[in-house]
Amino acid sequence: MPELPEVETIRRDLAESIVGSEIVAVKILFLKTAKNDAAFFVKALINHKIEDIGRTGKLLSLKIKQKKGETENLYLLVHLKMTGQLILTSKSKKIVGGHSLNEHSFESSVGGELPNRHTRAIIEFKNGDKLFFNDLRKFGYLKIVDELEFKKIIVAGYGPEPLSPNLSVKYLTAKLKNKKKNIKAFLLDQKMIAGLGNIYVDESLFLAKIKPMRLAGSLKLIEIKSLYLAINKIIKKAIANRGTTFNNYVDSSGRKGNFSRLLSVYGRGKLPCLKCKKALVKTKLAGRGTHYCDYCQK
DNA sequence: CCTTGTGTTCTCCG
DNA sequence: CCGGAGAACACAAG
Repeated sequence: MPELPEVETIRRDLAESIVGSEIVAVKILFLKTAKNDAAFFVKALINHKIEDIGRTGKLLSLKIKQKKGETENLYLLVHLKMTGQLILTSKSKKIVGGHSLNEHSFESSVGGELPNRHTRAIIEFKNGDKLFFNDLRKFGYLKIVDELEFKKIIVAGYGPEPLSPNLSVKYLTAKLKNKKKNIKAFLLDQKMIAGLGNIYVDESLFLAKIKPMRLAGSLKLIEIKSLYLAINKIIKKAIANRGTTFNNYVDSSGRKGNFSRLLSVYGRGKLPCLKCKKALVKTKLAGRGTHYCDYCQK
């Protein structure tokens, strides 16, 4: 499940590899993956270079360099949702980003069999590099938008980035005030904070010592401060560790993300809490599997 | 049955 | 009855 740190890792890897590269071929293998008219989609990309790669929350935005005579900035948006991958292959080495569901699909991806049965689109570059968009569950998408629509999507759908100054104790205090939903649902809401998903929400709440079912509006200032610091610390550390390999994420050198071994509660079921040694609790909240310590979190 | 990110739809409440 | 908030569902496949 790629969340902010995983998507950021992919962004950084791709930025080093394909910015400045020219697209020479575009293949859509599953029509619904590309949200535009197929002919427009291909035409907008082909014979164009990638100028820059951005990220908002879990959404990647590849800026398409204008050609002479073109007046409109276009962006290729990529959302991986739960099982999307972006895998770049080149003749000399394989550069991989994204999540595989299991060892088997990882092997089939990296072992040289691309495209595979989950490949939904392929973008080929002049230098021979190929970018594969794989997505087992077909939730992810590629979409080309102009500057206006891009801005609309960002403004309407995304709150501040966790590591930006726009996310502050002051901002959180204002947004949490009188909120009647639980803090877990609040943190999962991309309009409140961009980029947190199930893993980092559970981890942040554990570090902040706050129970996930607490009503958002019930947090005291000292708890809001603690939550703010926890989110900051967790996201920074996860990016530094190139994300969480819960399944089989690997980076451009073929290494796995290192944050999985640093998880405190996510995926640890009823194992002993790392702090108090009592059994962790796994339940369902906001429609999601939820992990916490009933003793350490208040 | 379980897994989850997000867009859409439904329901509730003041 | 309206608006908004929040919950629930839809999507998809292994």
